[in-house]
Amino acid sequence: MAAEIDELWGEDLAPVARALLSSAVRCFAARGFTGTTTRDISGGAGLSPAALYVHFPAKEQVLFEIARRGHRSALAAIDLPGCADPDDPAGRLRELVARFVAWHARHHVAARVCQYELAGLTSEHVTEIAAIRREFPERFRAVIADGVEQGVFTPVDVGRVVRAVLSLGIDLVRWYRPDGPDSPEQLGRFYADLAVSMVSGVPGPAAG
Amino acid sequence: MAAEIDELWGEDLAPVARALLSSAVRCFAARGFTGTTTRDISGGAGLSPAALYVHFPAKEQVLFEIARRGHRSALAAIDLPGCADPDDPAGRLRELVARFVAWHARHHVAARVCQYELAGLTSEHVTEIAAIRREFPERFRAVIADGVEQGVFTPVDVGRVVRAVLSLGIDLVRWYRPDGPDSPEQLGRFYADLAVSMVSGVPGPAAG
Amino acid sequence: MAAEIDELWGEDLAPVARALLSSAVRCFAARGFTGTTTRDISGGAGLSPAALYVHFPAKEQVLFEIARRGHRSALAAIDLPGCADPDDPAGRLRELVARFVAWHARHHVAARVCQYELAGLTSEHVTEIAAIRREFPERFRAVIADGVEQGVFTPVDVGRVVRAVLSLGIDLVRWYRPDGPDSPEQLGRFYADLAVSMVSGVPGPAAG
Amino acid sequence: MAAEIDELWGEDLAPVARALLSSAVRCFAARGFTGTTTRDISGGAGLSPAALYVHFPAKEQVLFEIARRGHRSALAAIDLPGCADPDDPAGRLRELVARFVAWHARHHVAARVCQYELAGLTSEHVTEIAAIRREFPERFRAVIADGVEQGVFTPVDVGRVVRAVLSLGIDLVRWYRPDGPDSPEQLGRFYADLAVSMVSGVPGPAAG
DNA sequence: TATGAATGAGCGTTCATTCAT
DNA sequence: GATGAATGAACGCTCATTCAT
Repeated sequence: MAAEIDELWGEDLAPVARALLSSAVRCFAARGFTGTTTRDISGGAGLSPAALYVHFPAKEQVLFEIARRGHRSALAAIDLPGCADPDDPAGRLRELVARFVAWHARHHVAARVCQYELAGLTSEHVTEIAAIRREFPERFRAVIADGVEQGVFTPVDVGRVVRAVLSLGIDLVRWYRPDGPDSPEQLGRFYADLAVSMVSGVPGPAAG
Repeated sequence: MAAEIDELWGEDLAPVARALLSSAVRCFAARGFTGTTTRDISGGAGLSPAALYVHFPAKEQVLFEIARRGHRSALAAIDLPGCADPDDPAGRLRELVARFVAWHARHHVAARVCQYELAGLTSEHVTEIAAIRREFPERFRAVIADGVEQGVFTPVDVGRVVRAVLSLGIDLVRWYRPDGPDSPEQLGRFYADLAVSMVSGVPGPAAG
Repeated sequence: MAAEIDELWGEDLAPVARALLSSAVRCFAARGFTGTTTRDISGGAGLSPAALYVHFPAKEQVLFEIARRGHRSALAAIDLPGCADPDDPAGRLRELVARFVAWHARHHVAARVCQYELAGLTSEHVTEIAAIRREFPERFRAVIADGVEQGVFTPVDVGRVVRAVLSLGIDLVRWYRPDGPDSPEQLGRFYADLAVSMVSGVPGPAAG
Repeated sequence: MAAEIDELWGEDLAPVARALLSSAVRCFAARGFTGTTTRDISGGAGLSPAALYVHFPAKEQVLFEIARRGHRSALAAIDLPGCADPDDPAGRLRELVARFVAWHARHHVAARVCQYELAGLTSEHVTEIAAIRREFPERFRAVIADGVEQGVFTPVDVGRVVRAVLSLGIDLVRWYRPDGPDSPEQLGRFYADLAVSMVSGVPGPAAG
């Protein structure tokens, strides 16, 4: 069950450390970072309270590892070599949104931690995660700006549309359930269509 | 500063109780429910730690009051008598989205608590708040289903579109800043256009 | 109900002060001095928390008033002009024990406070109450020593017998219930007989 | 000092847990259950406030352990194989009273907690302790009823006499001091004689 | 006289973390 | 590597008491 969580940790970590991270993800997602005790985490991995400190120097470091590896995994997912024609902005946007959304749906538990629990990080670690996070709007901006430039997309406010598309992908971690009607890929395709519609319609009547 | 928060509390509460709720909103939004101490709340209102308990029986009740009054305020905001022509689904959808988004932007601090901190409630209170929350998708569903039925909107998957529109309005509490480029109303109009475009475009190629 | 408690307070106290003392007696007896809050006391008299301080300067003073008036009442009860023949030590002992026991049974709620809650007093007040308490063994000692001297009683160890008789009268506050089989007077007569038997039998085989 | 307290805890408890129980006994006896703080208990054992919770889940459980082990110890003390001739009710009563009294005198500090602080227990624990407590009057009733039946004792009201004998043994925890004139065994022998005299004298004149 | 609001001190308990084993 | 015991620093909450009204 919930094998998706374990996929996020690399082979560089000891199995026990990976089990602790997986337990922590489940705890943080369910009760939040401050609402989770170190006993919850180690207990969820079948270990004693002190065991956590054999593998991580502090609770905050556990969150940081989750955030770092989670964000890298998401970035890698959207940066996979694409199948779309580079000269087809709509196809590229569709692929990008589908991947972004599918990753968040598949990893909705870990993603909830990555999106909502960063306040538990030290400011140094926030900075480090923020550097990765900046890449996501960048990817969307590139594709959309391309399409607008080529005249394929409506001349939208790129920043606003990027925010909207990101919101669709992120907010689903709040409500997505794997036993619901949509698989991660189905939801990805649906949101991909919505994204394209956002840059295809006639511009709205003087928004702003 | 942050006078929007105080707007949420009715005249039935003593001024000190309102000040405590406002302080609690700021604390919960910044550090989460479990990350906030009762001393934070009372201190934020310029009171001693024990003062909180003169006005509220427990920290959880403070959260509940915020959630209850916050949700009611949001519902009242979208249920205001409309200016849109009842026979114009697009106009009605635009108005509904604009109001929903503008409320969340204007009250982004309190809204963050209403959207992300409900895990701190007792299960009884969760049930009570959930009853109010169910009204929001209902409002969107009614308008969109109407438009689809009348043939004005594309025959979209209503449930999915409702989720997407709600996500746009909700996720903005994560990133909206009042000193950013958009006023609550501007953002509302922009998202209203996006919502209309979601139900107006040609249906995507076999999504799902 | 429990009108016996009200009998203990003199006319010198305002009715509200008497009601507070009665409430305090019930609370202290049920939950102990430290286990009782000032809110319990004032609430039990139908008053607000602050009302207690209109009539008493502190919670400890309430206990002190109870202890002082309670002990004086008990002493007055055994010091009532006697009906027994002064030359009949057995009759005098019987009367003394009967009165002591009956008072403790009738006032078992207040007596529980007087016997078990004195640790809540300041040391000054302990001294003051101890002065009254010394009178009780004194009364018993006088009668028993008299009987022994006159050769009417067995030559018992007076101090030990006094302790035993006091114990009988005091310990009943732990278990006496007014709806039990014995009225205060019946119990008094029974214990009076026991006391007489203690000083009448053949001395035990080398006790001590 | 006060090595008698430590005798009450079995070998099944860790030494630190036993030290905490001993400290708690001293605190509860001196200041009552509600008057004792958990810091008093752990501090009395030379430990930090949090240490108590390594060994006991709550302050109430500490009281319960004391009450359970104390009552069992007292019951075991009177249930020791007897030296008295089974056909000699007076001898058996003497032995029973002597043991009951000596236990309470020797363990007067713990006994004070067992006799006066049970109000601090949860109702479940009260029930559990009450089941043990019922055995004590049962033991006395058996012997006295036996003597009355055999015609060796005066035909007394057995229930009343049992109450009186128990009161002698219990009330001494209120006043007994080990540096007083009587050793626990001396006091036991004296009270044994008193008990026998209670069932040996001529019945009092119409008590009740 | 009576009270609602307020508070400093403290209570039972929890928690992240340490350390000897 | 793993743990049971221990702890300093809180935390949510309560309490005796005060005071303006």
